[in-house]
Amino acid sequence: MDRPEAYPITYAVLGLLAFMGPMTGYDLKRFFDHMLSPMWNTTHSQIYKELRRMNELGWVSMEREEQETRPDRKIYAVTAEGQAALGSWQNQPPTILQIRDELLLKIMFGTFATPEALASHIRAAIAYHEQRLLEYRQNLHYMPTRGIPLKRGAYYSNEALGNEGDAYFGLVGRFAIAFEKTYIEWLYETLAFIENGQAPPSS
Amino acid sequence: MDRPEAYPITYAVLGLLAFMGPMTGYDLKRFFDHMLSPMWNTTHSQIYKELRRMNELGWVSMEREEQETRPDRKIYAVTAEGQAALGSWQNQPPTILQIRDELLLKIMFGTFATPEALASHIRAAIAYHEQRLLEYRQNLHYMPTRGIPLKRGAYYSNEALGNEGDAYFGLVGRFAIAFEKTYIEWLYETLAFIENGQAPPSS
DNA sequence: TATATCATGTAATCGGTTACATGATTAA
DNA sequence: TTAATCATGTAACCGATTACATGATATA
Repeated sequence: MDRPEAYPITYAVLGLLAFMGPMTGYDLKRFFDHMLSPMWNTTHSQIYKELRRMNELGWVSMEREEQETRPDRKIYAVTAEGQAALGSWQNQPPTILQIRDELLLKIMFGTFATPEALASHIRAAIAYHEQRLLEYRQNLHYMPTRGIPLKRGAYYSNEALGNEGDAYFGLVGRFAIAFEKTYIEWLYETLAFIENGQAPPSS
Repeated sequence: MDRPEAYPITYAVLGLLAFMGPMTGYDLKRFFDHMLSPMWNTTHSQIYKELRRMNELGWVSMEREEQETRPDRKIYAVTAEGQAALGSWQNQPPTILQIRDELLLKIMFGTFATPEALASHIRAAIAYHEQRLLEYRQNLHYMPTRGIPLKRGAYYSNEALGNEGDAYFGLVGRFAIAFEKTYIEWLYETLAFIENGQAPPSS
């Protein structure tokens, strides 16, 4: 039993590179922050590691662009082997989702907390997720378009080529919105229960 | 900056031990599988690791129960220090949730997949999550009761002491159900889109 | 003056998973 | 006869996170 040569994060980087076109690790990190961060966040260290790994596997090629005052830009591009690997990954069944939410854990063992502490955590979570929901709703109107290269400072735009974005990104965006709505609704219910002892309605 | 001496998984084990009363690592694993698995799943190796760590920290005590044909049962109990650590953890703000779902990733980069492969993954996910939803709905009627010791073979029951279970477990159970419903609904929508090219209604 | 941007990496650590290891009893 | 249950662990690996490291330019 050999260990797999790549993992979800590998394919996330590969997929983004294939989707948006050649770019540097630094650019990839920006895309992750603005497009994938809620679904599959990562750090620049990991991106550089994955790029090196994929370069060794022959899944991406690298072209060095020399700069004087800054480190050289290393522009990565997906090779034919990389495209094949991406397609092969798409045929494998995904591993199942594991939610690991520390807030849920704290509420589960709420017997060992003060109601004030719990309420405070929940209020912070509401503020955070309301913000997230807002961002996702705005993002729906600015879907990335395939193969449009990055302009400096711009993350993605829908100003080019038919203006339609990508249907799959839209689907995932819809999931993100639906999830945040459900989560927020539950947070409010839970807060009401903790503050007023109000029993939630039976589902 | 010292690293923290414990992590969510540590407190999950500690909380369960405090909630249900003294038991072995083996018992804890059973509880995880039946009560926490969707929220914070783990393996027996990790539970044994956490128990040893907490024992060194003085958060749990251990009593050995000798057996002849099997390894001795090591029964762990939460100490006063452990209770204090649990309370202190409850006062710290939780880290924010990170969803990492490989299926979402595959759909996001669905341009590089065949519709057949995507549809197949989604159908499998629907089957899985429908099953989960069913289990959560059944579990709502069999909430664990604090401090009731385990009978062999039985995971938990609500047959004792007022029959009311624990309100916090009920809240988390409600979240699990709400999440599964939202996820399943989105899966059906996404499947319809992929199979028929049918556009999802705007939210 | 201080922070953010651009642009690359390395080092260290730890949680989480998988595989390895043992061995008797009981139920299908 | 085969699998599940009971009951404990160790070993190895890797993804993910945090911290360390450099250094110029442009903006607030």
